[in-house]
Amino acid sequence: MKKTSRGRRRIAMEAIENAAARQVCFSKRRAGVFKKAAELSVLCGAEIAVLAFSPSGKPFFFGHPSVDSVLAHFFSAWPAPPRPHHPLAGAPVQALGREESQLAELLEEERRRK
Amino acid sequence: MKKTSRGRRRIAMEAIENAAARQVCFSKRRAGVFKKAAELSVLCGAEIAVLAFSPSGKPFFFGHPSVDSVLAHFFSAWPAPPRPHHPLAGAPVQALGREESQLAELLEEERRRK
DNA sequence: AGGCCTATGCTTAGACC
DNA sequence: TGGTCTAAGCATAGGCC
Repeated sequence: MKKTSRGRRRIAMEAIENAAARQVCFSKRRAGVFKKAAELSVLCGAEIAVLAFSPSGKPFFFGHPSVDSVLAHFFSAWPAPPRPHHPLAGAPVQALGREESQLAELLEEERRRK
Repeated sequence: MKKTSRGRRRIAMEAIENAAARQVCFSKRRAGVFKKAAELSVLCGAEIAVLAFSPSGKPFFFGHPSVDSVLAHFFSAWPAPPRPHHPLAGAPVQALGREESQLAELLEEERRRK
């Protein structure tokens, strides 16, 4: 049978010009980064959050125990002036742009899972 | 000469009990995750932020173009009620706990580098 | 955008400094 | 906590679905 792949090839660590290739690379590597972050949290019980925007502007995130809690920990440093515990809490989805409402939905899903 | 290492061994994907080993694992893997995140931003020009707390509570972070900008993008979804552009901006370091002041210093350093 | 597959480059457990 | 070194486990470029 025909050899269909030459296997992994080394690529230069510079911006990928081709938009399609860049998007594919983002998808694969984003998955890799998120997996590594998840493993880190499991193995070491560490709090970690990853927020990323794809080249096309689509938001992705990961958080352990949750994005919310990590950001809260991050912000807890500041003596809270009167503001919601978390800027995302209770925000009206209809007030957001398309990209943002997706994010809000995803965050909602994450909350429900807990 | 004596063989001093048996090389990499597979480990179970579960919490590491030994505190010392857990800390070492965190250090190595944190570096790995941050490197991957950096590569992702370079290759795909993607915005990405990683916030992590070591088992000992020490904060680490990475952001491209900066932690600030990614969080700003993340929060830009919310029609800003009267609050600072970024919760971290201008916070008095002396008001923070030890861990938090370290974080503030590091964020300051990051700002200066730009 | 995410899956599958292969060949191969990269990451990292373990031991020591 | 962060380097160094070795050997072996794992991630991923490229091609196709």
